[in-house]
Amino acid sequence: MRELPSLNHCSTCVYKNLLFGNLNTEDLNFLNESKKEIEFKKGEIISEEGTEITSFLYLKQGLVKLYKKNPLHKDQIISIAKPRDFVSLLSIFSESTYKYSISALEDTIVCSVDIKAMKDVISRDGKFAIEILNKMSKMYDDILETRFEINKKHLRGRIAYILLYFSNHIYQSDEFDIPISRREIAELIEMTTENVIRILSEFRKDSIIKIDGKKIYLLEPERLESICKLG
Amino acid sequence: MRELPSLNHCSTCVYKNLLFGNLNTEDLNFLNESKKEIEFKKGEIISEEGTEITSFLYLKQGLVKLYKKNPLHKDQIISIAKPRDFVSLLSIFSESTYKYSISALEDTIVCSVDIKAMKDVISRDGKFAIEILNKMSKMYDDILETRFEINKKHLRGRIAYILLYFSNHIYQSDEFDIPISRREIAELIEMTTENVIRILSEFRKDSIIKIDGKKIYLLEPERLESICKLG
DNA sequence: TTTTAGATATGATATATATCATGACATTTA
DNA sequence: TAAATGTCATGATATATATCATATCTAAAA
Repeated sequence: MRELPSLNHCSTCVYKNLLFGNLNTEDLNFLNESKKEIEFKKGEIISEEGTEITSFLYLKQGLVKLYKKNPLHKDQIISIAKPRDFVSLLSIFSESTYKYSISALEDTIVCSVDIKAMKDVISRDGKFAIEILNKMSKMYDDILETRFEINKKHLRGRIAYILLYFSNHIYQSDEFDIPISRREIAELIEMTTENVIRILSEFRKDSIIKIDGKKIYLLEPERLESICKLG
Repeated sequence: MRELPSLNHCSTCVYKNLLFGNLNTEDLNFLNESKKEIEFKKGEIISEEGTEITSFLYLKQGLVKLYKKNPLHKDQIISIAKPRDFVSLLSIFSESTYKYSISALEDTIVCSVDIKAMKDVISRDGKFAIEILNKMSKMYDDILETRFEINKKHLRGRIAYILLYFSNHIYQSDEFDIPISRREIAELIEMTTENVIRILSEFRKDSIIKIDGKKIYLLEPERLESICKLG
């Protein structure tokens, strides 16, 4: 974890319009004052459940996982967040401590704004509040829908789903380095690690995919689509 | 469905402080103008996914289910809402049409405020916006947590969970008329109807519960607790 | 370097759950 | 009223999944 020198002002940020597009200059300056850009190395924890919420986080670069720790040594991964996602949006407005942990799956740059400053701006700019409501609602809906979708599928369908997820939503490519371990896949789609490995091997033997360590090639994405759809 | 004559003003409503406690008189009058109280009979649909969102709903009396319709004739029940719950909070700020359906499990009275009026007030009162954010976030977190909790349990644990849920959270009693069918229990805790019935019978044979049609008596709630906890 | 721990891999087996079949009973519909 | 439909109930069976055991390979630690 390393704080980066603050080079650009929020007002000139390429991502400004994602959320701050309609803020007035005064509020934008106000938020910019507490703004920090922080770099996290792969594996580092960005925020930990139970600790105090001090900032509103925005993912600028990299990839992170949101998860809930489990005493029995197997976590529950809730979702994967990618650049442009407001990773801290879950529960920061209802709790004073994080309900979920966030850690970096790749080297990641996070933009951080003081949570109090953020709430101040929301309090005086209702239009901004509506936008936050909108973003938050979308994020939760998306997670919920994904959860239901995964749970109603059989294991093969889940593996197909997650492979297509990385291919279509994260990397926009039929080949990619999968950023999480087999065990983390298991934690994300609720099955055992052994079965993740087994079914990946199965897909490999059926020539649906090619595996080379972390590198995965989707040889027949259409077949994955149909396995995913049929559950 | 029947609109009730409007007797009391929002300012004198016993539930005012749940959300409207800090609104100024002007805004409260404004919301009150579009306010309607509507009665739904058991089984009636309160709002249907895909239809346009026109109002912000608040459950005053009764019990409802939030669910997602499934083409394959088995719905997914997302949660049960009880008096004091803001049942329409899911997705009304991110979508123009409902993502979920809501229907009455018992005779229910719903308080309805025009969604546009609601957004107007949020836009001009940021403190109110923060409260909405808070309520919404809590509701989603709760649903998500429940989902994870249910899914990691075995079927017996799920049945124990849902019995305790009705006992502790809805009826505050060890005996109650269960307001949903076996099939709906299945839709809520993601298992087959046959297994719901089977396991309820099992609990009955083990004298953990007594069943008389819809009437359920928790004879040994402590044993249910432990079955629930152990999964 | 050696040792240790973790990740990947696979097989055998146990177990949990779904599916299919059938019947009784209750409730709605014709 | 009878017929039809849905709910509750239970058993037999098939299937999906977890668990346990073991091996190899890799990466981290001593």
